[in-house]
Amino acid sequence: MSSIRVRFAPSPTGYLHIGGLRTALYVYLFARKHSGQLVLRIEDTDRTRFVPDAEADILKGLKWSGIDYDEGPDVGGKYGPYRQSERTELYHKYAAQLVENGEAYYAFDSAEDLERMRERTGTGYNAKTRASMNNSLVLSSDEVNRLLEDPSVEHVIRLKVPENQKVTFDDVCRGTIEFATEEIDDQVLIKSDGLPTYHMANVVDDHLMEISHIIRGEDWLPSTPKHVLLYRALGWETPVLAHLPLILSPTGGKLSKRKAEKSGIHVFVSDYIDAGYEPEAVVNFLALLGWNPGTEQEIFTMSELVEAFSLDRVGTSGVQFDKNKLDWINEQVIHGLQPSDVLDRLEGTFNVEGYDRSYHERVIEILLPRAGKLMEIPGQADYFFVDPSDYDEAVVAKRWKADSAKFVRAFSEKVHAVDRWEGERLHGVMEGLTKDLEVGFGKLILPVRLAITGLGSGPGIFDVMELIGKDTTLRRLGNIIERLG
RNA sequence: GCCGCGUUCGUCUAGGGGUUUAGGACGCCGCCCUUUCACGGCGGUAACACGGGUUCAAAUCCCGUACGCGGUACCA
Repeated sequence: MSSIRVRFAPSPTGYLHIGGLRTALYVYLFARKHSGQLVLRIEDTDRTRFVPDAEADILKGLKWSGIDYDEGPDVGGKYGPYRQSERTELYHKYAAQLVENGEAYYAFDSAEDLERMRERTGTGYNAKTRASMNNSLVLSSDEVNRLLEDPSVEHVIRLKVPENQKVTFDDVCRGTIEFATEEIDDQVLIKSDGLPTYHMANVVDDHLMEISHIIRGEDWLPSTPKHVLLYRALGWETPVLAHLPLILSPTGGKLSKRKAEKSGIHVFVSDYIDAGYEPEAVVNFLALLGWNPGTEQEIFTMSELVEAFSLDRVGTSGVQFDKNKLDWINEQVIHGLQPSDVLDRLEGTFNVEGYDRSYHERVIEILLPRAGKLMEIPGQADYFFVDPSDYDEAVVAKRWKADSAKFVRAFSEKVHAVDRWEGERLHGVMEGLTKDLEVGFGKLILPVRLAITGLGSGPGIFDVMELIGKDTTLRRLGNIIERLG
């Protein structure tokens, strides 16, 4: 295999699923690791389940995640078009070739015919049953031609699956897998609406697009023998196969929308965007969900992932989605960010008039270590910009004692005399005061925190006072004495 | 039902015949730090599904059972 070409081939029957993104990521990592090409192919052959804005959502999700591709519907490429709905002639050409060679045949059975046959035989459309059906294997060629030309009669093209054979293939993640052809039905290749099924389209496109490795979810494993048979019938080489373990819901089973939501998990990538996760965190989490580097590293940049990735360290068993771990990774990621970067990521959501960029960055620096998601920061930053309009009642009840006003006043007086306005010095001032007054630190710091922020907990209060400045600090200390006495 | 795939702490996993009193991470619990809440640091809890083989030796190899997951469409 000289050049590596892989594809991510989502179907626009729904928005980009978190499991789909994981597949895309692994495909991407594999491509970049081996300096290969990544193709995005839209598999829109199901008209009935088509969702109009799904493709845009898929593109958006990939872009957000930092997964870029070399060829695709929006970037072009010499193997296009990259939407299967635009490639219909191709599938017809090869389907006709298969019919010509006796590897496939026309079938005219109605949905009711099929249902009756299944009830009667308890089996599918296969070597045992095809002789009893309406198809070009049993009908005369005159009759077949007549039916094909009759616009009131619908037809499909089916693969003629050989009898009593073993289909064997190697999977990079699982080794050799064998199926008996008796287990495989005569798969429809071209549907009565003229569009190909997944099986046909995927084989034709992977071959024409010179895909070297098929990396996809384990749910495709059972239909892989059909594809192998198709490659064989068309005289083409089968790409290398790798089936990824499925992502399971914490309650078991495929991570469906229903189950996921019950467990407080999002299924769509757009939900993760909306929930305020950083793309690096989602990517990092997904990378570790079914793959491991073989080292103890947990936090990776995308390029570190590319460097470390290999298909043979991908697991084989289904993996449960663990929201705790995602949250932890998101925390690790954001705690490593520079304040100016954070401000950029917060875009327009954190921009208080009258305060410059560096002031905002200082606020972020103070708040960031205690944030789980960046979007929490603006909502926690009020007291950096305006005096508290009221004081947390529970904290007042618990912490504001009869002597609190006295201590705040004492602190206020000492602070008044400070000219080099630094958090360290303010801390020193308070320490000195606790000694003079012979009281515990808590007697002073809690009421002061309440005065400055209106809250009972938060970041280091001396850092806050340093940033908001002397005037504001003194004003707030005065305010609380006035209001709570 | 049938076919396929899988099975190490609650979860993600390391390990692939002797290096293992089975290692790491998340979570949980405790301690320290901070006289706040977090962050951080330290420590603890907790697993080889079961039964047979093979072997001097099995979490590791083989078979069976159980359980889980997937597939069984003119859906992908």
